[in-house]
Amino acid sequence: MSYEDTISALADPTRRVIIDRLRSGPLAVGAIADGMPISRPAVSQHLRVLSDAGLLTVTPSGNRRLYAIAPDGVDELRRYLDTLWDDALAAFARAAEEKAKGNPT
Amino acid sequence: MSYEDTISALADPTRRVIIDRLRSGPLAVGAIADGMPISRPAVSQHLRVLSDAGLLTVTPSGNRRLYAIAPDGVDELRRYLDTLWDDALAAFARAAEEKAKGNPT
DNA sequence: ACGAATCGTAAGCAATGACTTACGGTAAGT
DNA sequence: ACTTACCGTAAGTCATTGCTTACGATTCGT
Repeated sequence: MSYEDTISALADPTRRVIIDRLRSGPLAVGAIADGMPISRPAVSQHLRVLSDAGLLTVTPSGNRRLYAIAPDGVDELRRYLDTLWDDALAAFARAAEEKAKGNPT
Repeated sequence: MSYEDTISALADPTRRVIIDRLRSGPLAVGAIADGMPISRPAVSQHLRVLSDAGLLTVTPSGNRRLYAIAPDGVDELRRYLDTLWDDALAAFARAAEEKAKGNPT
């Protein structure tokens, strides 16, 4: 639910592939696992991690379960990176100023 | 150098603490490790990972080495999340439309 | 009602990674 | 010159985690 879980969930390459497959829309587990070099249960475990991190939503549809990307989960990590970005730029500008003051050509 | 390295570098909690300590400006290794529950060599190893991922820059200053956040590295991951965010929103809207069409109250 | 399909979970195993201690190398202080 | 301070690297250990196989539960088709 927090951005920490989100980023650690996205750290795994296989899970990023899963996310990529869901970019165009919701898919069932079988469709996600199809063509992947790992077993279907392994995909299920990854889907579990992604869901727990708030990156995916599940909607049971009869026999199958459709997974879809949850925009809210992505946004949480996005906001963290924005604050990091702002601080990094400010620190960078400050350091450049310090250097210009201490070493005026 | 790619966003994959960036995200896997940020996945570790200790490395995020290091990043947080550098938000206000560059620091030497000793200053970063000070007060941390792990040894200084462990911090050095984390700094190495963060540098390789393009998240930190190093500037040797006499006896010490100053580490600072590299805005470019943060931006790379930010852009990835932006595209993911866009696709997620589009897929979400499309799914909502499908549902409205298939199930008109 | 019965068999097939879809999916989650449990247990066990191998690989990755984070930490410690020990060491070497360079710069600063006296 | 010699000692001290600062830092990176190497080797080894232990926990984490991603994978497979096996199994059980629910739903669809006939």
